[in-house]
Amino acid sequence: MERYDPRAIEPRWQHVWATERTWEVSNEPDERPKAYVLEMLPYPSGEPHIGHLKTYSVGDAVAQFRRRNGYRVLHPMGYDAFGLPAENHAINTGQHPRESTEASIRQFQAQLRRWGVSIDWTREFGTHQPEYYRWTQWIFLRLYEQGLAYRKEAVVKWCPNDATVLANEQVVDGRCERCGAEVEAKQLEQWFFRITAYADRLLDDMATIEWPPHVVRMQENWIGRSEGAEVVFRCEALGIDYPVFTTRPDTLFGATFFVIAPEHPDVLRLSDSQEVRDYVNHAVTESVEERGDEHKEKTGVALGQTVTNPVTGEQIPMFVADYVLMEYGTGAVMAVPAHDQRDHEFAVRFGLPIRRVVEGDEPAPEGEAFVAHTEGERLVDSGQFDGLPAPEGARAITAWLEERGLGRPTVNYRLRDWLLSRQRYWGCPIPIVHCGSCGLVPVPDDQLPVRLPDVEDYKPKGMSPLAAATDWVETSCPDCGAGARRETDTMDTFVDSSWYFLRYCDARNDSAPWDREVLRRWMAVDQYIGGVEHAILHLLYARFFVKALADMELLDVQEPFDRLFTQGMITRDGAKMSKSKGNTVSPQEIVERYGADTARCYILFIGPPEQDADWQDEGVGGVHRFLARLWTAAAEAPDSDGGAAPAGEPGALLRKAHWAIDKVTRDMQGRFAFNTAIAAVMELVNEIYRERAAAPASHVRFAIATAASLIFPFAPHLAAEVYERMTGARVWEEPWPMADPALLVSEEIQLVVQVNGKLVDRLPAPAEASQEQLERIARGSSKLGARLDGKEIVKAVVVPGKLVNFVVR
RNA sequence: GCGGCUGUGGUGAAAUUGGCAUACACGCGAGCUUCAGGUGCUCGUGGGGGCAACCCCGUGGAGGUUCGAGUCCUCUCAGCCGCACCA
Repeated sequence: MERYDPRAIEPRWQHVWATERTWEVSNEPDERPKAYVLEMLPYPSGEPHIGHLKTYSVGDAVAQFRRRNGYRVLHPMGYDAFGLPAENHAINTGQHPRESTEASIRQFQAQLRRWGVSIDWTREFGTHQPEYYRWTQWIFLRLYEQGLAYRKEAVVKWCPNDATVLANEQVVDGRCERCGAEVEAKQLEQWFFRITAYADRLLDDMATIEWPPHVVRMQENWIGRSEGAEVVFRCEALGIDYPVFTTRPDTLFGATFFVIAPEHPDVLRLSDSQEVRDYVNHAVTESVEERGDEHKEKTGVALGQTVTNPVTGEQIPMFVADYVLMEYGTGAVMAVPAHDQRDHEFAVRFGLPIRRVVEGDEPAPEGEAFVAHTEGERLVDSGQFDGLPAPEGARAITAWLEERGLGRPTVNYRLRDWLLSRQRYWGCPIPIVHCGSCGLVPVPDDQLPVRLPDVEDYKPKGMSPLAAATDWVETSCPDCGAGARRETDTMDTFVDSSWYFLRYCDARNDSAPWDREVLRRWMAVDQYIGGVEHAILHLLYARFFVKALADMELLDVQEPFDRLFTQGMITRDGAKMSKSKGNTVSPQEIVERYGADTARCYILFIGPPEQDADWQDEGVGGVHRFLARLWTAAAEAPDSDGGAAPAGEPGALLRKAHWAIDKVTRDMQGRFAFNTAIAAVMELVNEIYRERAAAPASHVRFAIATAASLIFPFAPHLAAEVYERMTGARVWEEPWPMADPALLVSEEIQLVVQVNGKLVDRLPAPAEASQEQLERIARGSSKLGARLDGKEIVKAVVVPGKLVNFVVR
């Protein structure tokens, strides 16, 4: 007796798909609608892990379902190949990052093929290949021309362990996202992308895309738009105007002091006392984590200067304090202790006046800061503005200031410009030359790519290891020809991944990053799939790139990813899998033991794919058993009794098959309910086993073929095998099956009889019965009498086709 | 503190629009098959009570709306995630 043997079946079909290039699509348009299905590209390090298996199982199910529903599907693959782990590995072993990265890429290629993922391999690339990063550099230069890439000196986040600067997005709780080291603040000249110029559009255009609400919220929070006013406070003694940002211009009459950040360039001009110097030195060397602690007591030092409150004309004292951040607003704040918790704490500590200027219907608790807008708040002690409701007061005061040139309405963002330069080796070189006379000079397009040179020593020494590649660094200025030096910083790897989905569309173009017409045919990505950990970094950066490139008329979409699906993590024993915990599951091992079809089905069957799911070894066996049962049913199927179509009276088996078609189709359209879709096919297979002895051969064969057809997006190899045995046809060339509506409804229903909403009885009834008929049938229930217990039926609620509920008193 | 998500059997989880709570699977139990031993097939399996037919209880908790609530509303508890001295 033959047995289900994935080790024989899977390679056979993989071979067919590879030699026939089944999943390749051309860029020529045809009559079919397009669907661009994309999973986030993997970072190649070691072997693929279980999270990759989940991503590609989800993505492939979507891609295959779309194909069989008549779409021309673009489903490509590539590798996010630059990055720190490969470089750190090189520091430890001396192995060139290219070698370890490419070794890992080979593992990914082998596994993805072994999993039977339907990829168009003709479009594959790694972001570390000069043929790719040439265009990363090209895009950088376009952004530079637009003023969207610029260099400036700023206080930046520095990871002492990785010896490089980090983007704000890469600092988590004051620590380096990658290595966990405490981040330091450093004053350095660095490269930035002006993502802040797109803050409003990044915010507004989220209305045009279908993303999970929590990801939208995360981006909104990250961009952090707040509306308010800029108000100018003048320091008469020095003759300097200090603008501040406030969201509460209505509280301006309550501003009783003024605070600037320790990093503010004017601090020492305002006061160079030893006390101030000491305070500033301490504040700037303090770790980001320490300083950010909200429970920390407020500290600060008086500067001995005053500024003028523009509405009261009052001189209010100036302080330097570390609760004011240089990065936000103007690095200075007007302090309103009656209406801001932080200012309140500071005022109490330093004995400063607290003046309430907004009052609500309810009196504020004595001595407490009074922060939030509440119902019925009105301005008090605010001169001509007394009695105005707070929001109106804010507008009126802002208008008053604007007339006198002392302020204006303005908007502030939490979002900072994207710091993209890294003092590391394994990244895309920044195509800029530093010339003594011409300054920053872009490398001309026809000299791209600026190739990453080989170096001896990968160890970072506070500057990029590239600086040691003297032959490479020393060059001539493209403008004046004089001796010049290359930029030695490389780009953040998030730059590489901010446009890769565009390159897939036209991956072999060697005269441009893409052809605009070709891009128009494929973009935007219809379904993007990946982990929620990229909710702000990658997904925000990619949106910014697309908008900037669209503004340069290089492409025709405003958003890269129309629909986003974020999958949950696979955990084990309730914890994230990690080598140190020793709770990892290797997809290779599972595939080896049970086959790719089982591995893919199990990972989708375990639960809703958007949720975290806990891996249970026992569960895999159940899914394997199910696939083996389907295979065995096919092996033992009765010979065809002639016609391809099922003949004779439709019985339970045929009805079940059509029910399964309907159920699986609904579970996969719009939603990603793969777990219940697979359960439906399991039910069909169970029905096949119950009915196969009694049902006509054509019904049995149809049911088996249908089960294979429906399981195809999840278990393509087994599906191809079984479908071919049953029909002689190739399942992937078949359209998605359609349920026969006539077989979805039965003539008889189980009528539910309730008393006061509680189940009493189930009775057979004709599906088409009228309300009156149903009520009559229900009243005939033998179990009703006991429940009535002498009480009276006041009312009967009849839901046709479902139930009768008697209301009894 | 702000925002979001999740609470259903021993376990992972189902439940179109408010209409039979627990589909499917794991685990467990019973039977058949004696096949080799990670087997196959069938049946049972929310809790409590009863010899039984049957009865009572049951979706984190407390209220509410409704003929009827896992589902809607209010409050509340627990766990997880994101943001946070952002003016």
